[in-house]
Amino acid sequence: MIDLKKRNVTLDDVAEEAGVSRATVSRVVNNYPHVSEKVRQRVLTVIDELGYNPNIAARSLASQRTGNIGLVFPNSIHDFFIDPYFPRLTEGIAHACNENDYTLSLFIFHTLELERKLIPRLTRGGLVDGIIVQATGIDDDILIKISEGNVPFVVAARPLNLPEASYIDVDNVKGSYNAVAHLIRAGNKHIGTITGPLNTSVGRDRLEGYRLALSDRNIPIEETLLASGDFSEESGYYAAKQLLKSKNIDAVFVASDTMATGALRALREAEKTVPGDIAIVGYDDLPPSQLATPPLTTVRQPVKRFGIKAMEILMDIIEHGQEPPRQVILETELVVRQSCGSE
Amino acid sequence: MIDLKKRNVTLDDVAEEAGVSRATVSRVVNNYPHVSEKVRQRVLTVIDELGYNPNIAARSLASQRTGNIGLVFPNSIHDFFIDPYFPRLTEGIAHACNENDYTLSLFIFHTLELERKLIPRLTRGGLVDGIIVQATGIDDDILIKISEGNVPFVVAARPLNLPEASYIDVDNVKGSYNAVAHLIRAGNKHIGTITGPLNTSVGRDRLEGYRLALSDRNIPIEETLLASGDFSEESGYYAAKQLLKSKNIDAVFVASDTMATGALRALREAEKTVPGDIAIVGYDDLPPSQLATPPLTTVRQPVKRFGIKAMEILMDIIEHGQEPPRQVILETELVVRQSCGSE
DNA sequence: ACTTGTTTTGAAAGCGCTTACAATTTGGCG
DNA sequence: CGCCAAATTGTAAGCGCTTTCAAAACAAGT
Repeated sequence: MIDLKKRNVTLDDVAEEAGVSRATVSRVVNNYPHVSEKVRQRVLTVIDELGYNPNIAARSLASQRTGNIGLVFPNSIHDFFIDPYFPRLTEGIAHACNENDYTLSLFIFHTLELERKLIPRLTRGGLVDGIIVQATGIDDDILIKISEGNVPFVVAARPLNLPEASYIDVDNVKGSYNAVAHLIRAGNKHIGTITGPLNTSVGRDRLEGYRLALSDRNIPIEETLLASGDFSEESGYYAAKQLLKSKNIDAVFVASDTMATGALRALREAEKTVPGDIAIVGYDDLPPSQLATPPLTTVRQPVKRFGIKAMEILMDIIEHGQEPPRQVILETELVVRQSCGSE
Repeated sequence: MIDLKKRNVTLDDVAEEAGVSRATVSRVVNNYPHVSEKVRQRVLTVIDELGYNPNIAARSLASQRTGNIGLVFPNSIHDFFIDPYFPRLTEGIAHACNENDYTLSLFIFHTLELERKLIPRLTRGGLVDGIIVQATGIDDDILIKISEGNVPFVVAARPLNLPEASYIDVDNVKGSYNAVAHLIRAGNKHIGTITGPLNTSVGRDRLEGYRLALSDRNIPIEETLLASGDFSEESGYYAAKQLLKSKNIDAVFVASDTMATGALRALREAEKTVPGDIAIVGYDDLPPSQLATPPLTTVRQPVKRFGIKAMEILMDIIEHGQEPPRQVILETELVVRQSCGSE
């Protein structure tokens, strides 16, 4: 019997104890074929008895796979854990990793310096088998850097500056189109919008949906009804204040729930009722939204499926190579609650 | 010159190119002494030219260190990314990891089955050098399991069922004591509380602080002014509804901001003004709290320092061994805003 | 120049696993 | 019973790095 105290149990220990070769034990551990049932059982028993756990480093080194996925939040995503969207996304991906026997490493780049330092390691050193990157603005070159490495990656949200990359996204145009269409059907005449940052595809697409919904119905787009934010609560607050200068505004499509929360705060301060004076529709359907006052009508993103799909794509790329790019668009769903006045 | 295209650059490539041995390059890479300045510079130049990055798996295997920290959220923490506290904690720890050249792996155990499967790997397989575990209720045995392995670990929040473990926590008793004392000084006579789950140290200690603050001033504790929650928004909502049955209640100390948000919602529905009819104090000082209506008076936890300190302890244990247990308590700070009526 | 002590460098043995390939066993069938 | 193909098992060569120990280079003191 091998002494468990001094060092961890290795493959060789198991092999010796079971009276087979290392190779056989390895095959059993990795569920490979070509092992007789009798031997497999014996080995499994010994593994259990000895409490064997494969050494990850050794496995990685020998197999050139790490079993590890990196989730990257670029430096330019600064309000990282303020906006509940990112934690939700993280959780979805963590879930998908677990399902597929990958571990998840988190790379939150608080500074540009850190980003510069770690990206090369990520894209080379055999740290991870694949990367999921949160998309950034068109002027951020982190994606370019990552794409120059040879580690498979998939982008969360369509990247404006790397159109040939694999990505996963929701149909932002259609989502906001539907939201605005709903506001129109409810009889609103002067619908404003608070956009996300326009250097991102998410910001642009949601604005595009808004424009399309209006122009499809021959409603002119009034520039004074457009205000832009950066997805933060505060930016929603200030944008709403600005929109309130337009006296005839009766509805606002806000490009994220977090900004919508800020907008609600501004309206409350201005003593406007929602949806009485002004109807509001948000985007994301984050957990706090249904608890807002009033509960927020919003465009639901399938965050969990988003994470699962991201992993599917990534694993596909890991197995079959980067080409051709995988680009997947998920559908959204309008969740109607009180804030738009037509529940 | 070595061909960069086919495979990654290795230590040997650098050694050959620089005309030194592998050992020397290794020493340079790891900043070890006993390398002449001349050689060091030459090697560094070659590293740069070739774009060398050490292979993590090989390094781990040889050095028996992984450079990786595991952050574990047990299965029993089910509202993981709903309560903004956890993301904040995660971010703090991620930050501290970056500072210390560790990578961070996230283990969110969505199911008990997953927990059972991964804990052995975590505590043996050389996956991580150390573990930070979120504390759970007294009836959860995950900490016991982890403590039986031989991987250094530190608990985030004092673990009730493993008193000899190393942990980091805030002074919950004092924090809530101060909060309640503040409410008393402001002239409130019938102060209720919404507690956290009482199978956790956090829940118990915050209740204890409440009790102490009252009894120190000879104020009797009325059982009808105690309601318990589970840190979720909804539980705060229902607990507040229950407390409202006591007609003379004029203030509530809520053991978390998230529950306080729920309580505010209940009060709004009951058309009670805050702080006019009822003063509220929360705990955590999460970002949304200052944007609540009214802005929430709350006990601020130094989340960032919490993460940094957790890493400090863990690194200390990694270097100097598990004994003796390190137990660190951080101070909190009462942040007075409008919700308690004494700004 | 010659020892002696000190600092720098190199040789080589692993770390624990995977995986081609070779060797062996098994089983089917004439 | 013998032969051949197929299935199973073993052998051994790495994967890329760290680290011990020995060798070499250097410096300084006589």
